[in-house]
Amino acid sequence: MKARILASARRKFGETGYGTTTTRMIAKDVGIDISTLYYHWGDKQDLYEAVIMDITDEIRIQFLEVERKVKGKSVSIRLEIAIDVMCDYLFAHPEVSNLILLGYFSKDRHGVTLHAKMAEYVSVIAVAMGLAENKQQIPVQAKARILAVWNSVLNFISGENFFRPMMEVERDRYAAVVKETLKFILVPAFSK
Amino acid sequence: MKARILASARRKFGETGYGTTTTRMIAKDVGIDISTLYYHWGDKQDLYEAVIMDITDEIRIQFLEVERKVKGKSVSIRLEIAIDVMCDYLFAHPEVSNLILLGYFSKDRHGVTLHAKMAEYVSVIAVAMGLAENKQQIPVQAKARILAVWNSVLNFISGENFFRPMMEVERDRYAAVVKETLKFILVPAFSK
DNA sequence: ATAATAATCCATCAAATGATGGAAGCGTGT
DNA sequence: ACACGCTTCCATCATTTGATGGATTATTAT
Repeated sequence: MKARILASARRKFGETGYGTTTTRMIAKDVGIDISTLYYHWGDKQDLYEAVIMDITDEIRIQFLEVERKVKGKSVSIRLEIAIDVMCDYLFAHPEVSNLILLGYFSKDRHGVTLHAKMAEYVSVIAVAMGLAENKQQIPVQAKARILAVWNSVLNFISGENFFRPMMEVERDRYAAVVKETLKFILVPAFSK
Repeated sequence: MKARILASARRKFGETGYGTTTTRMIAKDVGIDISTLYYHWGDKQDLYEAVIMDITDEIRIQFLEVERKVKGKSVSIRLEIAIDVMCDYLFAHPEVSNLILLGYFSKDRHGVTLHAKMAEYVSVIAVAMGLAENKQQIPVQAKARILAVWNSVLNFISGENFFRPMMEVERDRYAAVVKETLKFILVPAFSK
């Protein structure tokens, strides 16, 4: 039950963000009383942080997957693999993308876990992509470039309801165009 | 007074989004009673839509500015100009970037105005950037590429509180690095 | 100066929300 | 059968929120 609540919370927080999502929405989604939710997870903030930890760990696993797959490949191939893996993952879990983007706005401590971990991930990727030698000493430019890549993926996922009608395509086609576009934009920059 | 309320609403909605921002916050920010706010602007939804129309029009003006400046220039120069103008504008008005990104999530009719106008702008830009001949018939790839450019700018603005500590730089330096990074990523793709 | 109009504030309402206490149900070991 | 702990639900509370009616003040026109 605790896991079922977490899964629903993840979806709901991803749809409407922390402030707008109510504990009643989540409980209703699971099909239980709100007291049961509070019994398992303490207050709303605790539940939210559990959600953030959940997706943070998933993202870490995806990054490890990418790292494993790109070993020994050229930079352009590395990028293409990274784009494919991350797009597949995020299209299958759009709430992850939403939660990350929503985290950009929060000035309070919502999702502070994610912020800390992301900084670590960015450094690891910078080294894996050959933008820096030492994980302890990453140039700002390298960090900015990694973030630019990461960001450009996120918006296409979170903005699907916005962009897809604009492009007048079905979901599968949309996913394909997104991958193609990201490769078109990102590969030339890093493989000159 | 009506204008002062709109200005505060714009800032507050940009900080915390539609659902989390209360009419009391906005009224307090202006220094008036909430009844005065309701007297001038009707309900919360009306005020929000006025804010969206306000920024939508500002964005249109910025795009026109870009279009005017890029006339006759090469594609790489066009892109650099577009990046500079849009970054300067958005860094000066970060709430605009926030409101656009927040609009990506809303499944209800919040900011429907913006969605409609953005589709129009994207087509105009696609033609101005030489990605399409006819404004009525834009290939999906062209639309996707314009959106990718646009998106990559937005996140750096909205995510400043998140990214800047990660890069350990001051505000001016951050803005410079963002411009530099965007040019590094975007220019090669479009000027092959 | 006075009447009419516009603008502002105070008090208040109904609904929604985060949260809790206590009763009732359920399973397990003895 | 019974006691004990774990889980779930019902009822309820204080606070917040969007919104409004009515009194009060400021402004404008005649």
